[in-house]
Amino acid sequence: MLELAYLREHTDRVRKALRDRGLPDSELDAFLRIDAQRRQAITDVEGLKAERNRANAEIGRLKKERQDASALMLRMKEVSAQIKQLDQRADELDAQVRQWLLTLPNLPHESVPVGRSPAENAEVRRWGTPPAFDFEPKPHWDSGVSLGLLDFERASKMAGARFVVYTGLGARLERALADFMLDVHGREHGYHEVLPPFVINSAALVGTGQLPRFAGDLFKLGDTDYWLSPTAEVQVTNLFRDQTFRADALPLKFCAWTANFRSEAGSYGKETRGIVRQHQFQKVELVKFARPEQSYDELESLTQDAEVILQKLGLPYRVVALCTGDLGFAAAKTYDLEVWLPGQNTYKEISSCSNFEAFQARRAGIRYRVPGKSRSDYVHTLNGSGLAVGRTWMAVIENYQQADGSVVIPEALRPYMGGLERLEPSRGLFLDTFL
RNA sequence: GGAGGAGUGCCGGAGCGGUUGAACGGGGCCGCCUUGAAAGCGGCUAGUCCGCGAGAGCGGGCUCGGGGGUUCGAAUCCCUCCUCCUCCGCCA
Repeated sequence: MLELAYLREHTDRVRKALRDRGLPDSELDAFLRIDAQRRQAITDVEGLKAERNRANAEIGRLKKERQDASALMLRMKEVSAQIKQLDQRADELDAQVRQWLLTLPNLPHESVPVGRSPAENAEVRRWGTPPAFDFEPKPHWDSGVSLGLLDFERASKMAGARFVVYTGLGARLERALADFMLDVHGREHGYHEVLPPFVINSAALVGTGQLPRFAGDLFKLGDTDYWLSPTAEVQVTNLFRDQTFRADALPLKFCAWTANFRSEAGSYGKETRGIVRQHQFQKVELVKFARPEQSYDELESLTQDAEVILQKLGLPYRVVALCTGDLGFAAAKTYDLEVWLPGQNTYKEISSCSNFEAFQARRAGIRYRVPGKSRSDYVHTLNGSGLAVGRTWMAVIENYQQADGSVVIPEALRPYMGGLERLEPSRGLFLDTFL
């Protein structure tokens, strides 16, 4: 959410930001008119309320002195009726303004490249060398099944398309990756670990920006106010909704392992193979709360913290700065980490690290205060995947595949796999061996 | 799911419907005292919104879990929702 005063005073900058994002700016003027009406209504009703307060004090005084106050009371009855009416009008306008404001995206940071599509994203750096194979590397949806690690058929039996059952060592590898990531971020990078609910309410989703605009991307639980969380960004950021940090406590860093749920509406026929795009996936999320002057440094270090996981696992990747047209709704700036997938001959997003500046903090009411200063200010929030566990899983399977069909387990991961060094090929689905 | 109880400021804890934004205590901060500290004494100690102002600031509105109602006037009365606690049931 943008600041109203900023919107009024820098309408042109907001207009440009919308255009850079490839969005229409036609509603802006109408919005500003409604806002002007709203402020007029507030001024009017507050004048009447001030009058009422003065009269009430007078009535109290008269009663105490046993004098007649009935004339004044009668007049105030009328004033109160007026207040009620005007209040309603002000509330309506305020709701309109707020509703509209909630659908307005963040302003891109000045360092964000202007562009229309992902093609205009800017590659920032590359790490690692894609492994050379003297055979045709397989995509994980082949090897994952032939190694007896994934079972798509059984997942669709109990749930449907875009779900998977990890079986045997496949399940263990998923768990090992998550455990490894949490250990690195917790012990080496200083993040506080939390394990939040996976089911959340709409207020939390409004706070981080998924609602009201993107309800269609989410799973909602029947006729309740419960939703399945699409990312731990929601839970962890909302840990401090409507609260104020001590300035000296910032920057603060949290990490969380969660399951994430996305409806993937509108992605029919896209990336239907393998575990690239699932309705449920596990992710280790990094979230930071920072003071405004720190936040861009913190974005760099957050991105590096995520990169360390890929480096320790020996997975080649590149870092991409998203252009204005590809930038998420709430983000001011985003770096995507894209891991190399030899089986699919492409780089694929495995982490998205963003600075939201005060956009989420204003929605969620997250502030900080400098001791001695009376006025609080909004924090900057940041988050990034550190990393998407399922996508890391497939990157390991594809990058470490051998000619004989086996997969070497990266050394950093072996302590988490009971010392196992290699996943050996089996004959098809693990669970079919019991039939 | 059934039956009770409770939600007030940083914390504890008062509060006959009318100078109560809120007594009192604790904590914190500042000052006095002291070689230093403690004790003692004095003072200060919410946020947010609207308007005016270059700014320091000034004026006003709102806020006693959330929302609604009664009333000239609500922390105080009524309704409703939420959260927490106790007992029963059920469960991991």
